[in-house]
Amino acid sequence: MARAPAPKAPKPLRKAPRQARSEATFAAIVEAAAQILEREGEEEATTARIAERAGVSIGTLYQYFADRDAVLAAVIRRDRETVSAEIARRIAEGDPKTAEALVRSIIGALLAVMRPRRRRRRLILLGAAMRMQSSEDVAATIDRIGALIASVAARYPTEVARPLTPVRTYTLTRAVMGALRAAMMENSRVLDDPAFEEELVRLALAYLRA
Amino acid sequence: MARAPAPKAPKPLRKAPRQARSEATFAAIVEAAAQILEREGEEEATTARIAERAGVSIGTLYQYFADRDAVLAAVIRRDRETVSAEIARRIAEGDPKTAEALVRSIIGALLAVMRPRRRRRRLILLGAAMRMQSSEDVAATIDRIGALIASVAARYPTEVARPLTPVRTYTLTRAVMGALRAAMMENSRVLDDPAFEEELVRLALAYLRA
Amino acid sequence: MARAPAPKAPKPLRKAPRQARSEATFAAIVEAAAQILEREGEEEATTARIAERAGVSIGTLYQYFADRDAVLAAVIRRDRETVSAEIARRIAEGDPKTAEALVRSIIGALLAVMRPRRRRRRLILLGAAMRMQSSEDVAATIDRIGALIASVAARYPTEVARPLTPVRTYTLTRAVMGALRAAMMENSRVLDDPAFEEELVRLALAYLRA
Amino acid sequence: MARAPAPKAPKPLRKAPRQARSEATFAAIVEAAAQILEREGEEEATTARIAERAGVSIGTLYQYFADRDAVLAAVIRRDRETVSAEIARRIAEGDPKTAEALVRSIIGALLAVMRPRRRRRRLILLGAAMRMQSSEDVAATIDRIGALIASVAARYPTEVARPLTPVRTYTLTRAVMGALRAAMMENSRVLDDPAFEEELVRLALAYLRA
DNA sequence: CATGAATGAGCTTTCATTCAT
DNA sequence: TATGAATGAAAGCTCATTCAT
Repeated sequence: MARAPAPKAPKPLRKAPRQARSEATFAAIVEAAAQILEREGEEEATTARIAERAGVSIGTLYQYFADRDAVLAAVIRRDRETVSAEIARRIAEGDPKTAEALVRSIIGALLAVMRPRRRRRRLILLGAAMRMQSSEDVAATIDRIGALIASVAARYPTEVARPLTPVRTYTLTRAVMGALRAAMMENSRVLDDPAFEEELVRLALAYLRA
Repeated sequence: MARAPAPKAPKPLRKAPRQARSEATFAAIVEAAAQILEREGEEEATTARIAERAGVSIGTLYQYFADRDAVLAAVIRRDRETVSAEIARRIAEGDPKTAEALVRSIIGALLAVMRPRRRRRRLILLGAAMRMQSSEDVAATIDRIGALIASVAARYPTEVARPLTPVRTYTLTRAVMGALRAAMMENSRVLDDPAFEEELVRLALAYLRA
Repeated sequence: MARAPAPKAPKPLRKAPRQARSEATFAAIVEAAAQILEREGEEEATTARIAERAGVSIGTLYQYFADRDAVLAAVIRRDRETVSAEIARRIAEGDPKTAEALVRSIIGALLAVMRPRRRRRRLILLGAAMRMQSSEDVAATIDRIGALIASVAARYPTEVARPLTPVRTYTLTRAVMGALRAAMMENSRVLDDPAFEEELVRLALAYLRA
Repeated sequence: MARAPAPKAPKPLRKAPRQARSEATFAAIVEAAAQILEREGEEEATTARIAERAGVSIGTLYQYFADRDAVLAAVIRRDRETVSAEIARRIAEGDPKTAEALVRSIIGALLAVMRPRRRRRRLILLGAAMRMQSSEDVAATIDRIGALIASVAARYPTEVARPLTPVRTYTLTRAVMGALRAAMMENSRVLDDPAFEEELVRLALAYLRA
């Protein structure tokens, strides 16, 4: 396996899927890769296996993706987009009016989207993501949540003790995400324990008010 | 590369290194692997390169380790032991008398041992560790710290608002470790910012007192 | 790449290009192939790249050529025809009246047509030509020049010492062409040196008179 | 086949063959490659076929050669060395005392070593050599012969009409080699015709005396 | 006639592992 | 015990070619 030792600049897709058939093929490949990654691990996600499960030939796979990593990158991207959209949807739906309500919304949303993506998949996707320069992307995603918190918190100054400096926002977002990530990685039972959710909320609020 | 498709049950070492020479060879191999892993990435850590840098033949390597993963596992174990020992040493040295002092000791120790092990290495070791079912070990290590906090906190009940249930300990330890881990992974500048250390302490104390 | 392992009997063209549009398409494909061959080398001359540069689909290419080698063969043929025509034109133009004048005409013409086709292209076309049994064709082309020399030389018997037997004609033509070919292959500076042209003429005349 | 589009800088050998066994393996691979090249053409000379015919595994081949082209380069080098040595041997043996005797020696030697290497092999080796920047090497080899002629001719000034300038030497050597090469490429019967050898000598002498 | 998505045989190369010396 | 030459399964990827639309 001649994979990127140093993080690779992601190659562009071979061809933009234009026609309906193309789009379906593209999606089938991404889905196949996601399934194998999730169920069998990264080592098993060979280009041959992915193509086979997608029901296309290996040549077709390479007509849509420049190389193996491009396929994995597409899976990661799709996953991230799904999660982001879900979080945004839930927050919009809840329309939180206080810092506490916002924190509850976000943490609830995070737990909700992550619960079904237990250990194996996350673990693998994270590992793959790491190899690909993309921890910056991950950070950016988290920072967007941080900005959200900061902006809303600004509207409820009474609930925030000290000003939300960048370092404080960083600490807060990474602490919450880190606890969630650990629970996923360890496939911990706490993921399904309402008390865990409650404690995460308390943690965030206690810190905001400290 | 026929590497662990499904998580492997770790094979036992080929031989327990008894004699002095054996022990030195064993250590040389682990050190060589650690260096390559850290400086050049996992892809470069082939058995041949490891043996070469260790100054032994490939055959000798296989006399000390059952397979390639056994070498990586040894590196991970050595790394973890180093970190644990360092933390214990610092706490004993500081002999903290309050929950706050304890928290400061632990967080200070964690930052101190992690700062020099920036992104590259961590990332790689974590990735390798993941592939090897060993996140249980990681969890165990963190839980030992949790137990430490719980036991010491029990001695200063006035500083802890609500009882330190397992879920609370879990949340606390994973939040702090997660924030640290994220800073490392993102190779964030906050790692060197004293304000970050201060905020981590505040986070822990705020939560304990909440 | 399932290219000619044993020299292939050249497949006939799929269709004789009759109509104007067809002819233009055919020519566009040959021209595209020639350009890629010349500028980027044989490796780059894939059917896909050729079709793309020709502005047709890969399917269309296969409607005009039986296979990839048929395209290359067409390029080689076109190239040879161009060279032959140019030489004939120059000789007719000069209307040489002595053996020396004829030799000068031919050598001047050869140098003139070859100068712009330096190393890269020649090398590639020759390599491709070799693979295709076609050195017979090359020989035939050269022999035509030989016949030309023999016939004209027959008109100036006083300038030729010994009778121009087939072996002598063979030696003469191959020596001159070989020197030219070498200069091209080595991309030698002598190609632009008038002294080289003069020496080739001397070589031919000295041999004819010996 | 991802072969060198632009001429490649030849990679060094993987390991210098030290031990007797190694040397035998190395030689077996080169010999196997030479045979396949000669009998079946370059397309058939895949790494797998070469290793198979050499009676070693594909892995072993790659322990001695950095890549496929390195194997072909070794074949070419071996071939060239064989030819050079043979020519040198024959000249030394004949100990020519006149320019004519020297010319006869050289041309005789060239014909003798080339006769058994007819078309196929030459053709293929030349094609392969071209792809590898090595026409400079070929030129260098020929130039060594040129230098030989020049130096010896300097000793017999009466036999040389005009001074042997670089351009003249170039013209002479390339013309003779070119005629020989053509005969090989075309697999011409003249190769076995003593008259051809005689005419080549005449050509060279006539030119030297012109 | 033109298109281009799909095909898949087959290539080069890597590297963990074995075992005769 | 140490060595390192040899192994070979298996991976990523290319590209000539076909054929349904």
